[in-house]
Formats: sequence, structure tokens, C-alpha cells
Amino acid sequence: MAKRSSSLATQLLETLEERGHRSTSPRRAVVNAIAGQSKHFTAEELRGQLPGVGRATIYRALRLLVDSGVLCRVLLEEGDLHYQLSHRGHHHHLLCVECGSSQDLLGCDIEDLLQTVSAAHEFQLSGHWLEVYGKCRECMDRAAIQI
Amino acid sequence: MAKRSSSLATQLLETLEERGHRSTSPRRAVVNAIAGQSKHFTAEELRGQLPGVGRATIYRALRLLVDSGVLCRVLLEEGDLHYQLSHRGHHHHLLCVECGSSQDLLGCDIEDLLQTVSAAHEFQLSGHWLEVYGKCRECMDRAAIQI
DNA sequence: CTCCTATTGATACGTTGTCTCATATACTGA
DNA sequence: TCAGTATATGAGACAACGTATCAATAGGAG
Repeated sequence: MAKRSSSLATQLLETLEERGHRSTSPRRAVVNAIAGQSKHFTAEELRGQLPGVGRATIYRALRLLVDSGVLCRVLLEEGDLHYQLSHRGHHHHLLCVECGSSQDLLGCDIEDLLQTVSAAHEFQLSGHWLEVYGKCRECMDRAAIQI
Repeated sequence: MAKRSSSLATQLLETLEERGHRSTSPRRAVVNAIAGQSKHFTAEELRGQLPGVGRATIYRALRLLVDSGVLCRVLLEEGDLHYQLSHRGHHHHLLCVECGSSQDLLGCDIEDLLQTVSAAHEFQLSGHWLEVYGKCRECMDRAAIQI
């Protein structure tokens, strides 16, 4: 577990270095903290875990990682902006409103459907934002037991 | 035009009254301003048009209207939150990134598709947020002429 | 090792929205 | 019509979240 997150942190750091960003001590701290998150998190949560790192530095690191495509922004139902590690490329999230876990939504036909519908409205599609909220398997099971 | 927006304002006000909210002078001003918007707008834009109305009052009125279902929140590509008049019920928006106009996305099968995909992930769907960005017909035509 | 540039962090600032509370106002019922 | 009361208002404080500034620091190329 520690090993896994350490190598994940290394990967994140390498991504930044590939893009010409330096490997600094605060940046390593941020990246380590991110690698240790079990679910999506806010910038301020991260800040709470990194009392020695300046706020601006944390926000800057988050932005760099989002721009690099290894981190993505997640919009919760209440409107809060969270972050989570990202597979590269465009995808969507299934967000569990109970436990906060999330799954990536891959291999679906949403893009095609949107393309078709947009064309029907004489609209030239350029992008979209989709978040899906619900309950994950574990939380459904847990609810079933308690009833 | 003036007549149309006046009756729209009246409708909005009636919606609030049906829900037990009083018809006050600041509230009428807010509702009139909203009825006069040609496209989606931010709370602060609205505030700029209503110098006589307190900020809290404007935000409160916006919230009431959203809760009543006659106004909906729209998330722009840059992350800004705008408002626009809403058809009742759940729907999505086609937002033109050029001119800021928007069309409602109706009669599409997105809900069904999401249901299917969610089930495949053993996920119990409870809600979602979708915004679609692109260029509307007018802006495409305008671009074609200028080239 | 030195130099240059990227980075840092403290802090000020900006935006967007909510909360508080004293005051004002819309409705209700007599 | 008028008085009583609950609702609504607005000024301003507060809060959350993010960015800009700028002097000081530190990475890393040579």
C-alpha cells in the first residue's frame, strides 16, 4: 500500500518533470498527499493535510496536475469542486453520494448520442460536462442489510 | 416585447406566491429583471441591473426561483455559474460558447442510456448533471461568412 | 560551485455566496 | 380601515475558495 502510493507519487512527479516543472520539496509533499487519498478530495482538505505547505503552492500544484491530465475536477451534486486522480483522456464519473467513492465511466456511447442530438438541434458540439450521481454496489448492499 | 416580459414576470411572481412567498417590491424588481434577460446571466450581472436592491435579497430570490423550478443553474465551460429561465422538469442545455445563447435539450435518450450504463457498473442512478457546449447555427453561419 | 530561473509562501485581494439582526413591509382578521 | 404578526429586507460581517504580488529561496544546468 505504502509502496503503491509511493510509486504513484513518483509517476505524478515524473509527469510534472516531463512538462518542464521542477521537483521541489513542497511539490513532492503535495503529490504524496494526493497519492494517499482514497477518494476525491477538495483543495482545502489537502491543505489540512499539508500544514507546512503554502496555500498558493497547493493550488498551483493542483492546477499543474489538472493541466497535465493526471488529475481531474469532479463536480459534486451540491456544487462543491473536488479533485481525483484521472485516467488520461476524456471520461465521466459515477459518484456515490453515500460513501463518496467514484468509478470511471468508460466505453459508453454518450459522445455519439450527444453528437446525434446536437446535430438535430443544428448545433456544432465542442465539449460537454457530465457527472452521474447514485449509489455504489457496496452502499446498496449495506442499506439492504440494515432494513 | 415589454408586454411579453411583463407577463413572464407576472408568472414568476405567481409561482412564488403559490409557494407562500410574498409579493414585495424588491422581489418584483428582481423578477422583472430576470424576465428581461435575453440569455443566461450571473447573480452579479443581475445585481448590476438592480442597484436599489440589496445583494442578499437578490441571492435569496434566485434561490427561491431555483427551488420553485422556474429558474435553473447553468454551469459554463470555464466553471462559472449562470442562471436561466427553465422549463419545468429535468432537462439539459446546449450552450453556445460564442454568443452565450442556449437551447434546451429535450426528447433525448440520455436518461435511458445512463440508466443502462450505470446498471452495467452495478450502480443505482439517482441523478446527473450534463451541460453541452458548442456553436449554435447562427454563430456557425456567421463564421462561414467571415472566412 | 555559480548563476539563472522557477518556485515558494506570506499576504493582500477578488469573487461569490451566506448569516445576522434591527428595521420595514405585506398580508390577515377584526 | 387598522393593528398585529410573521415574513422580507438590507447593511454589513463573515466564510469559502481561488488568484496576484513580490521578496526570498532553492533546483539544476553548465
